[in-house]
Amino acid sequence: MKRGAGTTEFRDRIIDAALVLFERHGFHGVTVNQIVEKAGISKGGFYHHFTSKDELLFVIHDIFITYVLERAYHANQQNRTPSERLRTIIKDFVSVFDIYKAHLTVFYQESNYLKPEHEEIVKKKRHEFKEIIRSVIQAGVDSGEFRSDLSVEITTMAILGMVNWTYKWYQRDGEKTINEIAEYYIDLILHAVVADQQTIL
Amino acid sequence: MKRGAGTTEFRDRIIDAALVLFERHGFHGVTVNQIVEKAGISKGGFYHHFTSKDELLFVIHDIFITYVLERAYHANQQNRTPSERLRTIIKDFVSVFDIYKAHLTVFYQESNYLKPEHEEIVKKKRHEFKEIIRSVIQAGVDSGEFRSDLSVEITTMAILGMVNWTYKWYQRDGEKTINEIAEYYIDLILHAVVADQQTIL
DNA sequence: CTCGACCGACCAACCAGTCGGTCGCACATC
DNA sequence: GATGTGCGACCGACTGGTTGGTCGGTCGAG
Repeated sequence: MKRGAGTTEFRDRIIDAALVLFERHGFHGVTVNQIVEKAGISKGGFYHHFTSKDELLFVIHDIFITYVLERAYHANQQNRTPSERLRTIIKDFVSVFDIYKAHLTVFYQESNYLKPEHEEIVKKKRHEFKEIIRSVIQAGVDSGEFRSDLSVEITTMAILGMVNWTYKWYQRDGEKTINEIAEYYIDLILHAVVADQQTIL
Repeated sequence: MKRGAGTTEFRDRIIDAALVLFERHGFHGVTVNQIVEKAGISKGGFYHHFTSKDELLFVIHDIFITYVLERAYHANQQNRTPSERLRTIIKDFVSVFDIYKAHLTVFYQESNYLKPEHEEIVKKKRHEFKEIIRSVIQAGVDSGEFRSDLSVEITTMAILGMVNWTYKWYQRDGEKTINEIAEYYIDLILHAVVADQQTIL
């Protein structure tokens, strides 16, 4: 118990320290020594748990995208109509911003510094996530629930952009809570996407 | 004539080379020597025209944001109704993606590596740009043309996010032209934002 | 006695920036 | 119009500081 817990704790200390620093200064703006100091450990300890600084970056990416993908996958299965599914997925994803703000920032800001072998893994999962949203839009168009003149591809990217961009300005102690923001997004998106008749009130 | 033109050409060669490299590898993934080599000049020449690598980063940022701000300012003056103004501003901004793709990528990807004194200048102009969009949304809500239950702040950020995110996936030789994408965005946004009655056809 | 978790002084590579210098053009002087 | 002179554009070998990563070693649990 102690050994296992101790080891995990150690790794987590490194990741937590790195997240705070990467979020503020970027991957290249932070040295291994700074991470190590902030985490209260030694350089040797760092390289005992990670083969390189690059691997640490990958681990941060992977934790985040794996978590998000998992949630989107489940959210997508819990509802029937495309509108409901879209609503749940977005609500769910946006709520991640509160806990994973730092992961997210690093994910969108530093992913082009991933080593090729790491990049590939991340890209794959990222693509899967996008496909989930895409399939919901497609389903909505097919069923006639969404406007028939939508470009599924562009609509997908528009939604993703709108939501993802939140990391650039959202602050936990800001005026709006993350749930309020999520509701606004859902409202905007459904207004934009649902076929004309009378849209949802 | 020759002297002036020659000098400008030299600086532009550096900027062009840097843009291509920064876009692909990021600011810290590119050395001054690589820039210099790609531009076909010497290191001395580089430092004759720029005081530092950081200044080059700033110049790239400033060229872009100054241009965009100028265009948005004019677009905002050419139309009467908020819908028309919003349409023109977005159309205009999105069209910038074709020519300024690299600037834009560097702008959104590397801006947190700007030195404080540079960052401040860029931030100011960036804020001005945002304010233009914000004021249009506000005007639309005030005039009753847009839905009264909109959060002006969140709507502004949602639009910005949707549009800005384009730099992550747009390719000049892709399926959709930048004008088609712009039209789709405008359509989605107006559907989301214009007060219910019968929205535009 | 063994082994794995962890340590920290050390190193080699790299990189932004420097500096002494060259070259040619514009202009002044006779 | 030949000669001298100042200057700005540009060059490239070199350097000082930094940084990711190493390696021989300590220590405590089993």
